[in-house]
Parts: sequence; C-alpha cells; structure tokens
Amino acid sequence: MTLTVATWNINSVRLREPIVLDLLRAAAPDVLCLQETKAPVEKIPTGNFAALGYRHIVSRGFKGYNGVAILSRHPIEEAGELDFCQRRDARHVAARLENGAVIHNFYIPAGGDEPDPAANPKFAHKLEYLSCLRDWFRDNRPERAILVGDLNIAPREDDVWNHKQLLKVVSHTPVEVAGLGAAQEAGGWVDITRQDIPDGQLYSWWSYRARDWDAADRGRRLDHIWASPDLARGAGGSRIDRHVRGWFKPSDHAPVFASFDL
DNA sequence: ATGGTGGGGAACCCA
Repeated sequence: MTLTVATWNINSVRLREPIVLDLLRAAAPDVLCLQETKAPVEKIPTGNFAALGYRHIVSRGFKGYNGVAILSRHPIEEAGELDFCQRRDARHVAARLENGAVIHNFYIPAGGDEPDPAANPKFAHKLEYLSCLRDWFRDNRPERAILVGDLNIAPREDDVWNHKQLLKVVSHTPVEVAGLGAAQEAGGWVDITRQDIPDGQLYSWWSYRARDWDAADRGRRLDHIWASPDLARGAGGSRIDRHVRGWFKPSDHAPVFASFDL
C-alpha cells in the first residue's frame, strides 16, 4: 500500500477545526499528524474528523499549550510515550499501523528568544531535549519508522530566507542545527523532504508578524518528515502546501506531505 | 534596535 502522511502545526485544534477539515477534504492524507493542539484529548473535536473517515486517533495534550495528535483513516494503536526531560508536557505521541510501521509525532521545544543556554532556560531545555532524542534513537534504532513534526529547527542554509541573518536567531543557530543533526544521524533517519526536493529554498512556517507573509516570504522550514532507511527507499511525493498558510484564520505553519510504499 | 501578530484564557503564559 501507499501511505500518505502529513504533518501540520495547527496552533489550537479547536480554533482550527474548520481548516483541518478543509485540508482532510482537499488533500486526504492517510495520516495527519498535528502539533500544538492546545487541548486535552477529550476536547479534540473528533466527530467531524471521524465523519470524513479519520476514525482513529492517538493524542497527548492538556489545556493551554503544546499537545500532539495523530489522525488516521487506518487502524492505529498507541506505540509508546517519549517524555524527554520528564516534564509530562505532551510533545510526543506515536502510532503503530497494523502492518507494523510506527509513526512518531514530535513537537520539539521552540527555545525562547535568546540563544544562550546559560541565560535562557527555554533554550537549555531545547538543547537537552535534542540530546535525549539523540540518545534514545542511538539506543533504539528505528526500523519501518517515520518521524514527523514541528522540530522547530531549520537545518539547512536553504531552509531559511536569509542564512547569515538567522545564524543568531533561535531555530537556525549552529548549536541547534548540530543537535538536530546528531539526533538524525544517531537514528539513521533520512530527511524525506530533502531527499525528494534536494535543491532550492523550502519553508513551512511564516511569522504572523509580517505585514504580508507571502510577499515578504521570510520563511523557515521548521516542519519535517524523516524515515528509517528501509522506508526511505520507497518514499516520494514530498510537498509543502504553502497556499494553506493563506487560508482564512490560518496557522502560521503550512502542512508538509510525503508518501511511503509500505 | 525595536516591535510587529496570534492562541489560551482572563493576567500573563506560550509561539
């Protein structure tokens, strides 16, 4: 079978329910991974998702911030919780499909404004989280696995609108890029988006604060789809649906897609 | 150098 996966930080699943439904109708991925649901599991509006065929959900979340969910048209079961830094802060959920493939959905800490772990506890937390991610996948090598999410890091020069200008901006600093790279390498993860689209500027996030996000185009690629090498060989069809950033009452992120031959 | 805009939820927290 071909499995199409999408990842999208929707910045409140309750406020964004209409455009989540629009995306499910328009793009019809098999699996949609959401971040920043900002809701406890029982407050996720599952009824209308189920009506479109997305009857299966695993989620972790609470009131106010963070929160992740996986919606699926195929049966899934929960496949473990990775609570790096032991904060119970709902940054990861995993699902196992009936064919055994596992999908990890992460919301990595944003890290605050100041890229100095000594001065900024949020940045220290982000770096610690990346170390835990690296150690976990070093000790638990993924097979038949997909990792998606808002990783809050744009690793490549062409993943940001201005590499030089963003070197000291959290999300593109060398220490974060190295931390994410170490985690990726420890697991042997393949960046599917860049396997499919190796050249050129590529963004998945544009700030709310720009007067005209589309014209300014000061984007960053913060949202990623990775896979273990066995699944990477049968992956393709990557895209970022930029136009979704322009929908009514949008998220500041656009959804990222990839397809897998399972 | 600064502040710009959102969401959650009722004062500031988060991004």
